[in-house]
Amino acid sequence: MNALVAETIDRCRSGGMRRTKAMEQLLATLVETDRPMTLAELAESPRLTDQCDKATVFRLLQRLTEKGIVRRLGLHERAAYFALLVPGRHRDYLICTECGSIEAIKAPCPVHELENEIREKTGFRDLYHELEFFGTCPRCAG
Amino acid sequence: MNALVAETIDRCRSGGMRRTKAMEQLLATLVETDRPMTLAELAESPRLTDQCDKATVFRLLQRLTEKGIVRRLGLHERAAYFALLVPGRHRDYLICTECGSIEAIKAPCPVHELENEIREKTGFRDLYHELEFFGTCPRCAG
DNA sequence: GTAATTGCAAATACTTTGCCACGTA
DNA sequence: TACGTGGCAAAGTATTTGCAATTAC
Repeated sequence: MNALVAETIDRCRSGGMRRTKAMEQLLATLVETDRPMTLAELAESPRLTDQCDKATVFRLLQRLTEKGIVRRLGLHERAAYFALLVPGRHRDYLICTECGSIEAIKAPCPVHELENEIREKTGFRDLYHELEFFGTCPRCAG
Repeated sequence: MNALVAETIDRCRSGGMRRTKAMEQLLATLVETDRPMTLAELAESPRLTDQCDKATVFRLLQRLTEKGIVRRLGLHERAAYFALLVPGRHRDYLICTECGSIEAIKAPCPVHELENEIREKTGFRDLYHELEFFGTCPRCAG
């Protein structure tokens, strides 16, 4: 099994969650796909379809979100997106407003300083940020 | 009438939209409130409730979004948020994950350089970004 | 007068919950 | 065994559309 999947399962177990087939398949899917996915996408993905109900995937994502294993993102679509959180890794995204494609941005995130500044000035706790770039990808621009 | 509201109405007119009571009240509400609002919030706000149907507000927001007068934001809540776009002005937001409060951040946005870099490297067109900070506000942290 | 806009009601889409059966620890 | 998890079905919330009536220009 993929090392990241195994590590993530460990984090879940440490959080008091039981190791289930649905959990394994869902995390494996998120790791393999390597981009935020919707509940519907996950529930219909090869590893999960026929494997468990959409409600199960929903509640699993809910628990994973509570434990800080995944994060729920609002990316303009009507459906919510869920992304795996990997300790020490931060990701920003580039999204095509035409075809909806989503890719992670390689460049280092330029927001950490401002984030620290905000934390100090406002007294907010557990601060994190979400940064997305939207536009029309070359393919859709034609 | 507020100058920004008047200017914005002009922009709408230039875009081919008709000047209606609903438009005036909606824009005035967005300007006064000065933060992103949901469809439900807008439809139930003092200036719009009893003034027009929620479907009307929905379609109005839809047209304003097409014309680039407002922008639809995905901010984690189930409902979409709509923010007035003012030419030459850019806003990032600070959001409390407990109480849902939303405020604009004063500090200059540190993302423009990266945005230019992405535009050049990826060939994306009409690029813009959305940056939000999430955390627990001092009041909710107790 | 003509085309954009609106209201109302109905249809969608996505999310969330209840309840009991099941599987993991 | 005990409690977290799962399946199925139903309910809830937000969004979107059809169509006839109205209004801005």
